Amino acid sequence: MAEKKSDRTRAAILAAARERFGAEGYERATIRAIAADAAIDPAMVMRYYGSKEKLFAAAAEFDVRMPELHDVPKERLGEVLVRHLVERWEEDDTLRVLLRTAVTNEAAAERMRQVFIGQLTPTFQRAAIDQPAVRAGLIATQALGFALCRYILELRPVVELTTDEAIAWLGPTVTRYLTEPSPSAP
Amino acid sequence: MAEKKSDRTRAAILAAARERFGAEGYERATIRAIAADAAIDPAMVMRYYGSKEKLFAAAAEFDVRMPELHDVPKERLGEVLVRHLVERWEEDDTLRVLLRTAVTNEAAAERMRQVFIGQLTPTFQRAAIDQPAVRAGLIATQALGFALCRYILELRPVVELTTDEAIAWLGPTVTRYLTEPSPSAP
DNA sequence: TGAAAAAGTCAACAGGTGTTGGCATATGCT
DNA sequence: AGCATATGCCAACACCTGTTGACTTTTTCA
Repeated sequence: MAEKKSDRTRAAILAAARERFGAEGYERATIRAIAADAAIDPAMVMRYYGSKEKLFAAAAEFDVRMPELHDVPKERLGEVLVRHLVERWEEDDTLRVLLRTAVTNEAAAERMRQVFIGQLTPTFQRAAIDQPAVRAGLIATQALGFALCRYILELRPVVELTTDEAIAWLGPTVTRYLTEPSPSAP
Repeated sequence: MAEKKSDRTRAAILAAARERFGAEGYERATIRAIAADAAIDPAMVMRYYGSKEKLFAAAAEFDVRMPELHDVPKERLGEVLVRHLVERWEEDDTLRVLLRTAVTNEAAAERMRQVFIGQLTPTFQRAAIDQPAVRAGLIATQALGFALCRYILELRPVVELTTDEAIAWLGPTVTRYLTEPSPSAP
């Protein structure tokens, strides 16, 4: 345990940063507020992370941890995917951080693209799904839209859906986006 | 023409405000920048609109102008609705303003709720569609998610869809959200 | 134990923000 | 033309932001 104390405050800063970025977005989340939450001096944030941008980069690291889809029967693809995404969304607030910041912050938007195009596309490709990029994009529209309405805008009817209801509604949509022949293809 | 000059600068301010709010979000869009775009003094913005908040309220006024759906055959509901929404989205940048700001600004979020729940629900009710609020919420997830990915995050595959392709993909989804019996109902 | 290094505190900076009041100019009416 | 009024500009305010450097305290380890 070479430098235990420092590790603990590093983690405290990161946790506070995620909380604030996720609740208020990039610009309204101030270093001073984050430092106050972590019960330390604002200068420490700079010492440990260099700048607000770098702190954000550290707080917004995310892996969607896509499951492999080879063995999933076609008609259950959507259900499996939606369940995975919703669970991922609820267990890791980093996605909420990204969603709240990506709208006004270019670095966050770029990371969002990495996750939803860069991580979904190869998984679909490996599952022998044609036009994987288009399908990743379509699924992103439904998945991000659901998260936006449920966690950020808090539209009443969307908030009140149970997880199972949400899966029952969105699953077939995602299945169709994965399996239906592209309308632009011959 | 009682006060023509003032009306023109009022309009110039509002146009510049919409531009900036839509491009940068609420906090990054500064009164100084808006004033510069409108080629006037920042103080004029205050004189005409009182405060940044009130200027925003004026710039974010929006009516989705829902068409009546009585006479639309069930299986074409989605196509009609998606086409209307996409067109509305492209002709009036106010929606982009709302989307960019609603994520960090409570007033904008409230207006978004008004539009997507408050304006869609009664239309569905008048068209004798059951559970109109839930269906409005579901359609909001798909519509807002599409706009988010296409206009804000600019996910490559989503940006590259033509309008017709987008309608072909999203139409059936929306139709299903409008016509399928609710999975929670008995 | 004692010195070197790490961890933390404090005050200040330079720049940007919304907002205000005083002053100049142009406009419109009689 | 002459004046009241609407319109516009300027400078300043109080505040908040990210960031920095000098300083003190604590920890580490030879």
